[in-house]
Amino acid sequence: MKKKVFIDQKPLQCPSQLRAIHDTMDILSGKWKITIIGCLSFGDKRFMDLMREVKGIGSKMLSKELQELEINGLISRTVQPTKPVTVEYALTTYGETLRPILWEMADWGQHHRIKVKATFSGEVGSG
Amino acid sequence: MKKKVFIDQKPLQCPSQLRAIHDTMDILSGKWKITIIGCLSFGDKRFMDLMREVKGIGSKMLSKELQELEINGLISRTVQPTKPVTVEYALTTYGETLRPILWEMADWGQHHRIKVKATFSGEVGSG
DNA sequence: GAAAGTAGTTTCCTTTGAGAAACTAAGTTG
DNA sequence: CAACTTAGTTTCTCAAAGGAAACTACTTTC
Repeated sequence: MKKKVFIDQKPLQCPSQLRAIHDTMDILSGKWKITIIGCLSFGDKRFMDLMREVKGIGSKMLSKELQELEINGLISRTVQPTKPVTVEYALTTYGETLRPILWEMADWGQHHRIKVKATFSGEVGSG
Repeated sequence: MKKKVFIDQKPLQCPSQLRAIHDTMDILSGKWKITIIGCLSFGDKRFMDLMREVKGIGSKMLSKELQELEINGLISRTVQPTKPVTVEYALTTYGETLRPILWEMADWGQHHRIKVKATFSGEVGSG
């Protein structure tokens, strides 16, 4: 019986690798995290800026997602001594280390969308 | 005001890129999908093999996760004409295209774990 | 002192995800 | 025909995720 080894690399499932993938997934999971990171990759933003730019989010979820991103060191939260106080959120250098993952996912997702479209238009009542 | 541009690359948030990332996340989300993919990257498996190897999963979730992976073309399901019938699940060539993403995530997650450990042991009661 | 803007928090509610256990269905062995 | 195996499905239940709206707290403007 042949062994599938993910092309020419070692398979996953060494438990530490799977655990690491799950850690990463947990950090990026949540309905708005990716969008917020994308939004902050454009430039620093205040709470109300994010409320306006992240379409559909409510203040509770924005607050919660920002807290989780900050806890994981992906974004920074800086209270500005303006009047009234404003809070500036920014992607940290550490947050930027997610870039390779995000680009791989964007790439795969784009190909997948094309593939799904092709699959559905290619099926001519065969199933 | 300086613009954060994710090091030297264009920022994300072109809506199509964010959508693509979310598509990918959706496909990989679910408590057991990563583990199942990892398990199948070792070699083809039958339903009961997966039940035994994926510690803690129940038949309902295994069945559901396998269906979703199959719908997205990541795994194949083959009924073998044995007696009693057995069903063999295998990672498809398309499923293997996830490899770059999974390795990036494993890599990042491993570094993150190290970083978190360093952060906690390095904080000497500084608040 | 009422209205408006900043940055959230709290409460209440609905939806979704997940698990345990029982059950279906088909074939095999004794 | 009872017990066992494979491959699931169904039901019931609980926990977590998420959303709408109201509310807090502080400050400025009118």
